[in-house]
Amino acid sequence: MNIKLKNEDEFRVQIFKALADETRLEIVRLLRDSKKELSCGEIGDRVDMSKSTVSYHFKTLREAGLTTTRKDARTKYVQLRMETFEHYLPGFLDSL
Amino acid sequence: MNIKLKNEDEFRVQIFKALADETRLEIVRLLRDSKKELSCGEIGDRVDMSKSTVSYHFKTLREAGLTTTRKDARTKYVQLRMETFEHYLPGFLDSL
DNA sequence: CTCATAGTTCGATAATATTAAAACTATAAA
DNA sequence: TTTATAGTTTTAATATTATCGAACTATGAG
Repeated sequence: MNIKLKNEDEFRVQIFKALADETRLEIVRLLRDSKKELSCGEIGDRVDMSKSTVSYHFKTLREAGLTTTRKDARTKYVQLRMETFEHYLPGFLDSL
Repeated sequence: MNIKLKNEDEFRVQIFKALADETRLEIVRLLRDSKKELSCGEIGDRVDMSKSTVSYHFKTLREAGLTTTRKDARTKYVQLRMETFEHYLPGFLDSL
């Protein structure tokens, strides 16, 4: 079945692709600036796009390891995954 | 004529797109590790692709502001543009 | 049970990115 | 002057990405 394990550069490529979009940069900035975790809806309200598109952006960030998600009843809360930023992009969040 | 000036995030997107490719990450690593500047040919030898494709990757990096180029006779020398890395991705080169 | 809310998935489409071959430009060497 | 070298541009094929609407899942409220 040829299980392919990713090398570090494949992770880097996925991370950079995830960050190579203005909407997703804005989402990252909102999360960085928020003291608490934010719901998908709260973020979606600040990003003028269809909810399916916003959901797609969340998935892209999550699959790149840049965010984590917690579900509480109907609401999903998103927050940044700091280990990933620190490991692959140290200093970036401060410069954003 | 509607001259559009880029905001910072547009630059960031262009930079992240430029880095979101394994071949270009490898080029950046070669340049970082080299004490001297490298010619396009020297880099091309280490990257198994057609010369037109390699040239396209150089252009992508250059247009994102990640490299500069100097021409000497027939040869073009490439080197990293450290200001860009320091401004938009401080700490990244060390982590690569 | 029915309805509303929060979010995801699917299918289609348009825009962008990657790749290579072929033709091209500029320069050096014979 | 002819030929070889270093690199770019053009063209075309293919693959990937961003977007939206519609249908879907899960949960809470009345």
